[in-house]
Amino acid sequence: MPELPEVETVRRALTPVMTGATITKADIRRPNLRWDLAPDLAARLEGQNIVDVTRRAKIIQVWLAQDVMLIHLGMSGSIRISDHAPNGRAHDHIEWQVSQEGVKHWITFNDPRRFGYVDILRRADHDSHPSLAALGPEPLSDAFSEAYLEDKLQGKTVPIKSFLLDQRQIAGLGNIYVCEALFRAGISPRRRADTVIGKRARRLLPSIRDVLEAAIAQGGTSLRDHRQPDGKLGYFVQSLDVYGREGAPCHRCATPIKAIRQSGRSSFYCPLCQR
DNA sequence: CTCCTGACCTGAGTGC
DNA sequence: TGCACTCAGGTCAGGA
Repeated sequence: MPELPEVETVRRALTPVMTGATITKADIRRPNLRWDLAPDLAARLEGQNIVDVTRRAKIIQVWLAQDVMLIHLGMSGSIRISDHAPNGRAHDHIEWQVSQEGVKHWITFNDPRRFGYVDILRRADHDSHPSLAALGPEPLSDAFSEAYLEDKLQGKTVPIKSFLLDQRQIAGLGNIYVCEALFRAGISPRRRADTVIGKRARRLLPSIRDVLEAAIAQGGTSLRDHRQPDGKLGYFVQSLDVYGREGAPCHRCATPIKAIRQSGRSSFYCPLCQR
């Protein structure tokens, strides 16, 4: 579910509530999500002060004095912030209680499909964590440059769609925003990555940045599960050009949007605008 | 190495 | 209503 813009939306909502607060309680309601949870997760969290809340790719990082907690929302994960003890809903797997200057908040991790995970590790081990070590650059950072992209595209025979989904190349894109970025860049998802050169390559990078920034500004895209932590929808769904629009007219040329399957995932594109 | 498929899970939607 | 089937914002192990 949540790609970079949705996760960033969650991070921005968590920051004022968590940063500087103390975790007064961590209620772990099942032993595993995607993987087994650390058996000492609650013990390592309770009583700790939260120093910072950051994001890397689709992962939220909650920094404590000695440890860092990683939260990945998988396909169907979401986080709610409440100013009173919430009524438990189905699939509320973890609930944190935080307190700051006497003000309490309850933060709930809900994930029906349990493809998400929560992990805790020593800060010193952060960079070598399996889900972080191999990640490519953040698309909104300077590390993601034309030179970088050109270099990585070289020799890649996979479709550009698969290349952009590969978190080792660029971190944080998922199915929606890859489709949308390729539409904005006028590149067919079927095109071999190593043939994205020249004009196409130069359009790709700003297309990725623009679509991510626009989506963050709208609170992400709510299709099924995604909600902002205050329960509001993400409104970027109204700005989608191709994702989920099979048969509907292209916003640029009115040709019906086409849907195909590539390595098990749906791709949506305009067969006329995207070559 | 690179690339592709299937598996992990639940719930919503569709068609009979 | 019920049932069978398909599909879904992600990733990872295993095999070609």
